[in-house]
Formats: sequence, C-alpha cells, structure tokens
Amino acid sequence: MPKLGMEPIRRAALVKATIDEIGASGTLDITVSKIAKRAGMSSALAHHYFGGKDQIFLAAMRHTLTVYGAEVRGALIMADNPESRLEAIIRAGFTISNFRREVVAAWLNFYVLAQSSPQARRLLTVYQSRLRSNLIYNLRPLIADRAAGAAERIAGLIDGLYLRRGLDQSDDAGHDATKHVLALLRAELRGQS
Amino acid sequence: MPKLGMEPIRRAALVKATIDEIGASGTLDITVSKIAKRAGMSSALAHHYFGGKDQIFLAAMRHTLTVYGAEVRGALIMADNPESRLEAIIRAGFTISNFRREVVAAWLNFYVLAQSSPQARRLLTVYQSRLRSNLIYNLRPLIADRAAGAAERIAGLIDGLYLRRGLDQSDDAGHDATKHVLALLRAELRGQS
DNA sequence: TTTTTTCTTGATTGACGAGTCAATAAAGAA
DNA sequence: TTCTTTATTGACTCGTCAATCAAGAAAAAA
Repeated sequence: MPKLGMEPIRRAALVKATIDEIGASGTLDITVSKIAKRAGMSSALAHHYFGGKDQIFLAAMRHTLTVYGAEVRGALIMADNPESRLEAIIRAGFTISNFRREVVAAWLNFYVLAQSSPQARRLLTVYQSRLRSNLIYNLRPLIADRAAGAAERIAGLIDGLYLRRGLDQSDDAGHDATKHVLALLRAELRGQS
Repeated sequence: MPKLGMEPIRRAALVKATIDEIGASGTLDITVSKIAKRAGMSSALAHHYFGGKDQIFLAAMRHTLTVYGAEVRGALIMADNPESRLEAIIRAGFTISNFRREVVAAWLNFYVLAQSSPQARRLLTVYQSRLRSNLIYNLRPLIADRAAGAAERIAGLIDGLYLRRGLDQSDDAGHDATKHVLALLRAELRGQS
C-alpha cells in the first residue's frame, strides 16, 4: 500500500480535516484522533507528519491565512485605481469561501490560540499588518491624513462582522457584511476629520 | 471554621477567579482545580457550589454581561438626548473596567463557548440584541431610516475593536478604541444613505 | 447535650487523550 | 536478492482532570 510521496497529500488532508473539525465543534478542544479519523488515517500518522497537535493547528492557521491572502491578491488584479482596490480588498474578506461557517469558526479560534501561542500571535499579526498597510496604501491618495484612522476602523469592522457571523445562523450573511463595510468605506471617503 | 452564609462569597470568588484564570491563560482550557486554588478553596468545593465546570463558565459569563449592562445603564443616567446617549453607550464599552485584558479575554472566549453551548449563545444573543436596540432607539430620531444599518456597523466595530484589543499589548488601547467608534458615530450621523 | 445543618477537603475513581513504539508492508536502491 | 527508505497502524504509557464520596469540624437548633 505505501505509495510514495504521501506526505503532502496527508498534510493537506489533515489541515482540511482540522478546519472542518474546528468548524463542527466550534472549539480547539478537539482530539488528534478525531482529526485523523476525519482525514482517513490513524492518529499515529498525524503525529508522524506533524509532530504534535500544536503544529497541526499552526499549519491549519497558515493555510487559512494563505488562502485569504491569495484571494485578496486575486481580487486586486482586476482593480486599477485606489477606490476599486479598496473595494476589492473588502469584498475578498466576505467571499463564500472565506466566509463559510467552518472558516469563520477557525478564525475565531485562531484569535484565541494567539492569546497563548506566540507563533499563532505572530501569524495573526502578520495578517493584520498586511491588511492595514493594504488599506492605508490605497486610502492615502484619497484622504491623505485620515487614512490611518480610517484603515483601523475598516479593519476593525471587518473583524467584528466576522465575530458576529458566528452567532447568526443565516447563510447569506456575507452579502450584508460586504454592504456594511462598503458603506463605512464610502463614509470615510466622504467625511472630514 | 465553617462560618455560615459562605455560599454567595464562594460563588463570587469563583466567578472572579474564573475570569482571572481565563485572562491569565487566554483559554477556556483551564482546570477547575486552578480556578478553585486561585479562589482559595478546594476543587471539591467549587463542584459543591456550582455542580460542574459548565455552570462555572456560565456564571462567569453572566457576571461579565451584568457588569457591562450596569455600566451602560449608569452612563445613560447622565445623558438626556439621543446623541449623548449614543456616546454614553459607546464609552461604556471601553471603560477601564470593561476593557481590561482579562475581561476582553473572557469575552473572546465566551464567543467561542457560544459556538458549542446553547446557553452561552443565548446569553450573548441577549447582549447583542440589547446593544442593537439601544443603538437603534437613539439613532432613529437622528437618522431615521438609516438607523438599523448604522447600529449594525457601530456594534460590529465595537466587537471588532475588542477582538483586536487582545493582540495589541498596549495598555491605553481603550482611548483609541473609543475615538474610533465615536468617529464612526459622527460619520453615520453626518452621512447620507 | 444531642442532633442537624452547613462547610470543607483529601483521596479516589474513571475516563480520556497526547505522544511513543515496535512491528508490518511496500517500493525503490544496490 | 538484500538493504534501505517511506508509509502505516494497533497497542501501550503516562499524565491529567472532572466528578464523587466519605469523613471531619464548626455552628445552630432541639
């Protein structure tokens, strides 16, 4: 049975299973066995490829952030001016793939993990910094000095709507969320300090 | 040793210890023994008064929400028009006592708990509903039809800034946070749909 | 004083879970 | 073919923790 080159396949399966398991339980309080079973292998194998539970979580986190980053970059390709770039950044956060329940649950739990794991915190900080600088970079030509504050508010609202998403059980919440952040963006572009 | 009427004292001590322990660890993954030790008693006693870990968490949650609610109500006493009432509601969320690190950590973890515990979810939903209706009630006389959307954004930004608070290690983050939400409030009051 | 109620804990139970390991099996290398 | 590397698992170890319980001590009631 041992086909060679299983490692990347197993790792990917475990990462996906981890996110699904977090989504299903809403907690990081899940067992390696459960994750492994969901990924169709024994828990020993999960340990073999990742070394430990922490590493599995970090890998799942990295994956989530990577997918998010890719989606943002993809959206930016089509945008050729600051305003549409801002809109693209915002929309990317609420696409169906990023705003799925499991993914949101995973995000929330990664924030929790970041409270106790320096590595997790570092990853989240990178995400936050990138989002902030993306926003500021595109806001500056439009509202110069107010860019920094506006970026903080937009980023904050995005995170807040994610947080609230977990409690709504409606399924098209992404639409409203996008609308809200775009409304804030317009207000920021229009307003005076 | 057995002084009578210990129950309320023990319960209060356990609730406080729970919040502190969550704050110290950043997780709900804490033991009853640790909580009990922090509160100066044996774990058996904690079980005696609360029945189980879940109940302890729920009590801590109720306490946090109660304190928050009281602070909002207190702030509203001094406010006699919609605009100042809105400001009071916002300010109450970022007072030193509500925005302390342990308290924010507890909030975050309560959001997580709400993903898996119906009771926790119910409590959080009550909080959200109250905040929303408070905001809408006072926004309506000022911006009528846009009140609902504006309330959603303000509430979302408050939650988002809480979420982000956990990652900053700065200590006077409350000041900036208040400023941001007030800026949003002014933008909402000023803007047109 | 005896009895009951309230308070308290140390010790124990029972379950569960992370991580290890020895063993098996297949594929490729020598 | 023999040896090595990669893949894989069941069984086991070791620790931890929630929950229970029996028992003791002090106040209050009888």
